[in-house]
Amino acid sequence: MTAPRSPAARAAELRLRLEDANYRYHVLDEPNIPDVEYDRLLRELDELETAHPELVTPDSPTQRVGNAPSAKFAEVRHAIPMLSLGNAFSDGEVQDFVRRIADRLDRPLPKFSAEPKLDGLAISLRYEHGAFVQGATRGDGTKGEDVTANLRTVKAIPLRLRGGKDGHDPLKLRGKDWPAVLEVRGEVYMPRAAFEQYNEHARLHGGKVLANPRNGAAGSLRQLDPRITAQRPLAFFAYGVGLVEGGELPDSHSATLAQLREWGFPVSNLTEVVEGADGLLDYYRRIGERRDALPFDIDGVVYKLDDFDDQREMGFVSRAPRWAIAHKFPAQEQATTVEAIEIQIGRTGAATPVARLAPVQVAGVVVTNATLHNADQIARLDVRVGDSVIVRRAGDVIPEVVAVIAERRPADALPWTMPATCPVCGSEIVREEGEAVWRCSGELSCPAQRKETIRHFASRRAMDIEGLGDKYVETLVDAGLVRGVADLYRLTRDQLLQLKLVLDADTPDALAASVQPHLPPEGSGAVLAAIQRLDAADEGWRAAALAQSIAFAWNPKKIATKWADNLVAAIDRSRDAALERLLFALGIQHVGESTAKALALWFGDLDLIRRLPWPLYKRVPDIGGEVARSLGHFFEQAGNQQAIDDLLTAGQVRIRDGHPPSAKLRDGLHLATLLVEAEIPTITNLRAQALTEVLPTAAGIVDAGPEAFTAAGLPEASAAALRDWLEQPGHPKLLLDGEAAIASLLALAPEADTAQAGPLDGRTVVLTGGLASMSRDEAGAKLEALGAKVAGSVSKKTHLVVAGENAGSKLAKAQELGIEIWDEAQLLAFLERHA
DNA sequence: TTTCCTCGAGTTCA
DNA sequence: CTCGAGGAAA
Repeated sequence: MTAPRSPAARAAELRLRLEDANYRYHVLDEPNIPDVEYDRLLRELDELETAHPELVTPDSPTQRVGNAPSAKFAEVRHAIPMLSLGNAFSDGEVQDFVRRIADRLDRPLPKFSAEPKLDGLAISLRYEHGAFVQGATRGDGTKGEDVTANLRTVKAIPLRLRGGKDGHDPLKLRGKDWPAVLEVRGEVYMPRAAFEQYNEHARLHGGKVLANPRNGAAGSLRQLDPRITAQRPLAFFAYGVGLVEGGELPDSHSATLAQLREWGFPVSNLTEVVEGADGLLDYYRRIGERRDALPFDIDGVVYKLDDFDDQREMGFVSRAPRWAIAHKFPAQEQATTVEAIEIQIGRTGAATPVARLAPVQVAGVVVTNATLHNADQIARLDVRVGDSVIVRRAGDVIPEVVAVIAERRPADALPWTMPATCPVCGSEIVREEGEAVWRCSGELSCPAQRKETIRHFASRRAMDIEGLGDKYVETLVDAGLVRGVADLYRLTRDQLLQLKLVLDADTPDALAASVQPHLPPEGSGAVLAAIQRLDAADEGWRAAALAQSIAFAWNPKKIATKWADNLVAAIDRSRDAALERLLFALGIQHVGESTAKALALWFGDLDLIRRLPWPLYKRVPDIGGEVARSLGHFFEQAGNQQAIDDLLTAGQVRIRDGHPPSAKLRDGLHLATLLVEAEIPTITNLRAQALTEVLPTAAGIVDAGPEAFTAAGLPEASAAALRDWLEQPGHPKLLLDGEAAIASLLALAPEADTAQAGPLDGRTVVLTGGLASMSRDEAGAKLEALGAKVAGSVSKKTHLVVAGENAGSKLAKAQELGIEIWDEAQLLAFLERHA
């Protein structure tokens, strides 16, 4: 700084510097000083003003912090009404709009200014002699609310216009003289990143979470306490002017926006001047493509006839201009009502509440269902049946309930609670201590769980029975043809044909109609009567069987059998299964694809796996107590063992790729390990080793008393704990069986692994986006064959990311972490080299 | 014990 | 794709 000056001069200089920094940050998007520097200058100005209160001006940057709350908002009458715009939802409507204008102006290609339509709150800002004096909401267009104090806190809104005629301009700011009175119209909004950040903070500190950026902006502006508004991350874009007195504006909309920008207002840099309907539609498409990537929410684009003379010529219809229109995108959010909250029972019994919604168009599709995740989520949102809610289907595909519109709640709506019993089987619904999910306790006696189990078994990633969709599983189970997975392998072609008839015709009349063409003309009446009778007796299944067998006996060729043939063939194909697929298909809790693969790799053999004492599963990396117990629990059930036997014998399921246990399994595999893995209280690694040196066999330990344990080096309390443990039913057997299993594992496992090193050994690879030459699964399998570990998400431990078409967040994360990234060509070249 | 990373499970619609 | 929770490392 130069020589000391009067406080007044210094204050003026500080204000200019702060205003300039603000302008560069919010309008030009080219910050010229760091945040800390800005804060320092602001603090200096604040101190100066505190020392010399007479220097404080209403447009000083220090006045943005917000003053004491007001009781309510005053009414403001807009000198020039804030108009609403007509809407266009289709190309056709836009073409009509342009045609009307072209006809009236008698010009084929009128010029338009096109800009994004921000999803925020329209406001009007009044400047007198360059100073911001009043800001108002749009209200009904004629009268709004005075929110000046709140708008003052929005840093993107200039408190004083740049340029000007009073000559106090040491920084030589550019700009034209502004009118004596100027009203600027624009949109206050909350940038997405700021919204996320704000909510993150609110969640951590128990504050109020905002439903979406738009509500955030609207709610913030309507705060009676401007100090609260000051904390909200609001921004602003100018898009027009209202009253202008004592000055001139350019003669077109685009030039006016450029002028506003010079005066210090943020103006969207997506604004363009385009010609004719094609120009507009092209603009719409280009903005639409960028929509998700923009830093703020938009709900469409706005087209305005650029030339003001043209605008005047077009005039108005009622309250909307004929020279402008809003072209809306399909809404990403919609309001709808909750018609019911139903419970879905998953494969594991998880009871998931799902909201049945009155159908609404959201982002181009009709949404009728939205998951509510769990009871906690419902409680957090306080969703009730009958509520009006906001549904979103944003960047991701899956609709979610964002918020409840509290004002529209019916008076009699009751808080929702999880039902006590399963809606399908009537078993109790319970929640494990510390878990978020409630589960139906019915297990396989619950038809819902049985169906899900079978569906899972047949799914693509499991046994891959093509053609066995949800509906067929449902009907097969309901008909009693399939009770367990092994029954699938007993299905005959005839049974499937019967099933098909039931599925295709769910009323007796439809059933009769579908078989009639196949029936012998002379017996047709009698057969149809029989079907009706059986159906009336609620024996629809028998009716279908009867109809099918008669029809088929009469006319075997004409009944469509291809579907049944295909399904029988698909079931047959699945008999030849890899061990890991079968393990996954069994649907053991906590055992997904990855765990199933690891089990297959380490133990190699189903007979071994299904009889293993549970602590030994923990020898596999990534399998801990919880998963091991779950495996043990599954194989303990006689029904499950029976089902496996059934699959292998009656079902003729053959397992491919049997191999000996992994050599790595040998490491540290002895009785002491077993004692530790069995999670016996107080038995640590060291103690177990000391113990097994004195008592080297399971039988010895089972028979020994506490004295023997203390003699073997255990502290007294530990010896007692071990004895207690051994008193529990099943525990001695666990030790004895475990010892036997260890012996056989050691006998079966080879001394050293013979697998040779692949080029990607020990490397973690993540695949994202779509590949043209193969599916992600295929690519993953090829990479695994070369020794890579294919993971699902990017982290610090990832070595390589292969990004295909339309890669999303994972690619971004990889770039952020500086991880090596390949495109498809590089992947193919690599696979080629190592084929 | 805390923190980070994976895996499992559940979900919507064309 | 997201959430919750299991597993392992720090």
